[in-house]
Amino acid sequence: MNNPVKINSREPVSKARLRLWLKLLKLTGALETEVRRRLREGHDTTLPRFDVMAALARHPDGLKMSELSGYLKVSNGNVTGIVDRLTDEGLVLRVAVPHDKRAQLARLTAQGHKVFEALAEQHEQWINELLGDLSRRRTAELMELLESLEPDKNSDGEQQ
Amino acid sequence: MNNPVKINSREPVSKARLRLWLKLLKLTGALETEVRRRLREGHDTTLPRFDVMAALARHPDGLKMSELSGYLKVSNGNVTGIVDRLTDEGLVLRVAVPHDKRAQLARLTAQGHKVFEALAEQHEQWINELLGDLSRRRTAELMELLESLEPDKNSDGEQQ
DNA sequence: GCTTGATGTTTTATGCTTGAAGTTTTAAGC
DNA sequence: GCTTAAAACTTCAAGCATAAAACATCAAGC
Repeated sequence: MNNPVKINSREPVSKARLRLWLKLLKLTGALETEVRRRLREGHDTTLPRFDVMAALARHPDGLKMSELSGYLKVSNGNVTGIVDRLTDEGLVLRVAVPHDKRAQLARLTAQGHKVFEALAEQHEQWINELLGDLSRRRTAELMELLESLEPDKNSDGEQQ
Repeated sequence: MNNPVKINSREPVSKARLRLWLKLLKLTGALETEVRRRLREGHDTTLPRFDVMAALARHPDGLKMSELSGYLKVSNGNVTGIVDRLTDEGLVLRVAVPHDKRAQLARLTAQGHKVFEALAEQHEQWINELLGDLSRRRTAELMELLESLEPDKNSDGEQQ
């Protein structure tokens, strides 16, 4: 089966790339909005909270606030606020670091772990449902195309 | 040239889709962050402002606030705030609608048009640069894959 | 003319996000 | 020991985003 992809050579490639970018934004935005809606309506939480919990779940001994903001690629002050709210809800705990009074570890509580496990399970199901039209082959093809234009290949960003 | 895409059949397809989703989020987010940075540092503006101006540029006679929020798929109250700020900057104007005292049209001012034209030109160049690794063929392939999983094909959302 | 429901917009409360400014603590150089 | 710079974190101001409530206007039906 060879590639029946339509190519309009009259159009400048820059226009094609722009259209692709807008499509990418639109699609990703729509899916993200739907995930946010389900988190809010079904679990009374948000995507940023989920992202923080996911990072902490991967590091049972806890993460320094700065490590957390590094992994999630958001500002320090941002993490402060989200961890504040998760702490109020009893899902996260701040722990002192032995020989450095400046730093603190954020760690999931037992309840936090339990809540996150359920959330992560749901999340995977949602994505599987929302991307359900993609066959295994097309998933792999898309993955390969996306990898080919990753800007910083050597970043050690962690997610979920 | 047939497809040398690696497929791991041992892995459940739901996991592959989840990895794809995370990759998609990461890539789109990184590009978007870069565009926001350039808008801020180079032109002292933001992506939401740009989006509103782009919609208005396509409709020289103006758009009702509710039409604007419909096109951009953001809430009504959100548009109110962004148009407020654009109005303060002299880029947008609110105009009364003849036979409906409830509604208002948002319209670009002459300066708004001028500013947007320059911005749009820059924007296309940025995208062309950031997606520069994609050949015409791969751009078309990616476009086709993304189109195949669009959730709502019959939406009349307009962009840029 | 009045009511009633729909429509168009703004306001409000809350949360996420950033960059910049501020505080405390640590570590290095002297 | 002191100074100074860096590091870790929080606070702040501003903007963006939502949902929900409030307000004004319109259009139909009576």
